[in-house]
Amino acid sequence: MTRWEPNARGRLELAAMELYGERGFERTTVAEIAERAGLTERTFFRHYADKREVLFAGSGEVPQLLEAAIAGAPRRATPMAAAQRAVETVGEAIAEQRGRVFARRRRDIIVANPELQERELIKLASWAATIAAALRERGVGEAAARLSGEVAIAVFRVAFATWVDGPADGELPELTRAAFAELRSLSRPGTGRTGTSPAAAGGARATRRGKRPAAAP
Amino acid sequence: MTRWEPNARGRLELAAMELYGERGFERTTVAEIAERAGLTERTFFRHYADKREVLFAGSGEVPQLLEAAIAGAPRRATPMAAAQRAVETVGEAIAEQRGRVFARRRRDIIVANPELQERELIKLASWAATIAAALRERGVGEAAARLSGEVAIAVFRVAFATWVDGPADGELPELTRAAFAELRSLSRPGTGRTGTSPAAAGGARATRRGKRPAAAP
DNA sequence: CGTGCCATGTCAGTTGCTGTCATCGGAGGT
DNA sequence: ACCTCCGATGACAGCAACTGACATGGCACG
Repeated sequence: MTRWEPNARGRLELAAMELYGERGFERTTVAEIAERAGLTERTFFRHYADKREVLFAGSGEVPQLLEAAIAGAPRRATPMAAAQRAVETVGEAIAEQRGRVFARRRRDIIVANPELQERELIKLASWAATIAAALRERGVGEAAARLSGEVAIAVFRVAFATWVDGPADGELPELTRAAFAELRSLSRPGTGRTGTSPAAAGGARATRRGKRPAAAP
Repeated sequence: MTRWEPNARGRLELAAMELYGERGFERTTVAEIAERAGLTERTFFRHYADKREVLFAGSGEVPQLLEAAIAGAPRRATPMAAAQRAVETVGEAIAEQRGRVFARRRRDIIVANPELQERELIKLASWAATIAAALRERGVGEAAARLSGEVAIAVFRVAFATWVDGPADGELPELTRAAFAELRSLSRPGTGRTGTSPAAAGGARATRRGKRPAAAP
């Protein structure tokens, strides 16, 4: 027989997600998580750098996805188009890997706590930096690369929020495309004046099924 | 005579900024800050909610600035144009209030520490949310408002980074305008293909004086 | 069959942050 | 002149997140 129950990390994740959902993030202590997992506090910190990491350990391979997508974009694509492609790919992976209901549970925990929102933001900022670096690698200028990365992530955030609150799985890439289309319409003079309500251009179905609260992480 | 030296808050800020600069943020304890300021640890936390707040207490009135700028934008302006106006206004205020050298010192402290970067990001995210809310107030649709807010802040970040590393004061609003112009060129088909280096459109001087490191906050 | 590895346990310590109560100069009223 | 309340600070105790150092014992590998 083994000395310890297997899958310590998994038990810690399960216990943490449960407790975060039950009592909220702040009001669960690491000692409680460890106890529910049948481990010690010290062991928790051997698997997760801090209390928040449990919610973010899953997205470790995203940077590689972004890099690969940008490296594989057609040579004639604009920087922004390449960045768009990259975040669409990530969206697809997220939607497949964990699914929308998991994303929603996770989102609910995160929006309830500023510390977690900070962690989420720094993750997204690092994705933006990854995109910018990959674009620079292709010869795109500094400012254009950074802008494309930052803006692509900004658009993705909006699309992701819409998706999480939506009713059906598997449409995150489409929502992302729609959000990019809407962004283009926002910069195009002659559309989307302040004061008119739906700024979504025809063809982009960004406003499908009515607006949702779309809590901003 | 008064019971205590006056301006406790100011002394705390001075002591904290000095120590953060000298030893770095993590390696200065609140006890040290309080001691240098001639106060107790407990008093520090009466003035600043946490150790990081010292670096962020100055930007409290920015949301009002953003709201006012958007409320005062011409009725015919696009949402993105209104958002651009707002962040330009903020840039002007920041440049005037503290100046570029202070901004650089502050930036150096922040880029050296992830906790502080998180705090910076959540501040910027709240600005984006403020812009979005102000636009919604004017009848702009949910998605368009969020997109404009997020993207305007993303562009502002890039412009700010360029400004902080640049050589002269007072040009932040111009750099912001240039960054917006470049963003437009990035979405315009036919320019800024991947593989060509300077994507800045003619007239927008976004690439003035050669690229800088532009460390991302 | 021996030996070293590695995941976990144990324990002690630092630090950020909070609650609570005491203290005392100053402002305002009488 | 005296009283009284207020507000800023001090003093102290405590919690919880994290860290470093060392011990332990199955298990893989030679």
